[in-house]
Amino acid sequence: MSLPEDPPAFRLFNEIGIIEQLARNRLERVLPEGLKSSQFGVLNHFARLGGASGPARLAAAFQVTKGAMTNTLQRLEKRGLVQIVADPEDGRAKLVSITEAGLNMRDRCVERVGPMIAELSTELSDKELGRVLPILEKIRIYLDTHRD
Amino acid sequence: MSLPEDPPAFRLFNEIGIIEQLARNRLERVLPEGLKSSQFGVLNHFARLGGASGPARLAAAFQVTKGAMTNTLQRLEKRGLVQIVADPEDGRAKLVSITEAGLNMRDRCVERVGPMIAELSTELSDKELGRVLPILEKIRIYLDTHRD
DNA sequence: CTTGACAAGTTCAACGTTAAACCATATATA
DNA sequence: TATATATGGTTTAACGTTGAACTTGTCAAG
Repeated sequence: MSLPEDPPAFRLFNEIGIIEQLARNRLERVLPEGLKSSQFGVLNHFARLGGASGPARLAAAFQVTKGAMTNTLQRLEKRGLVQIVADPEDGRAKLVSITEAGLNMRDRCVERVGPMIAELSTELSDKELGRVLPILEKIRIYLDTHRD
Repeated sequence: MSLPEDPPAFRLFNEIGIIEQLARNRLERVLPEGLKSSQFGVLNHFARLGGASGPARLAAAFQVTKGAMTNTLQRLEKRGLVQIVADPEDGRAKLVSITEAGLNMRDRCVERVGPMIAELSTELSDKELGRVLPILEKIRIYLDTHRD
């Protein structure tokens, strides 16, 4: 005799919710100087892609409200990890870019996160990861484009 | 020439983070009377499993701090959706159970969430779901048991 | 031009969560 | 029995996010 189970899609979101909480928690415990996962996300974005971008585009990229991104960027700027200047071509816009200190900080973060990732990789094969990632991307894109 | 990509495990948590945000957002937009996903989770738990349970066990089940669960339960109790009584066998403990009103509310929630799930199921086959779920469970269990 | 709609960004209150301190009760150990 | 340790639960401050209101600047249509 088995327990009544939630439908698979339900369980999917349940798992995702719990994993997100646990993962963010672990991440923020190893990040230096109380850096938050949202702030690390922005640093990482610029470290990988370079260039400059406005708060609005960043907010869209991270699926977060403009208000949240304003908060994140202000904290990063106070620490000198990003630079924010007015966009010369658009009076409304601003241009955010990463600083040297930001790049250094990002490297320090990656150093600390690396072992965590490696540790998990012993449990999770690349094959399994390869199976999961495309499906999650599909779900994310679906949710993103069908948002009303 | 390709862009520098994050390692797969990184991308995994990125996707999970974004999906969690989008999914919770959608869920809470269809839930009646401003019910939150955490509150719905508790109602759903009791509707499926029945019985009674204490705040500490619930907090562990949902991977949330005791304080957060206290908050959730207090709000549910104020609405008459759960009942909270002292545990006769343990002077510290309380016993939480769902009420008739809580069951009705839960049914109303499921009614509204159903179409959302169905909609997504057209994009996502059960086969794909079946592939993802066990792996996510593995990740969740790993994170949960290696929490230090 | 001028007007109306839209986009970029900020601010503010409300809310849920965490972490830590705290009280009360159980339970194990000496 | 007495003491120490662990567990159940609540409270508080701090924090990040949302949603909505608001300001400022852009751009196209009249």
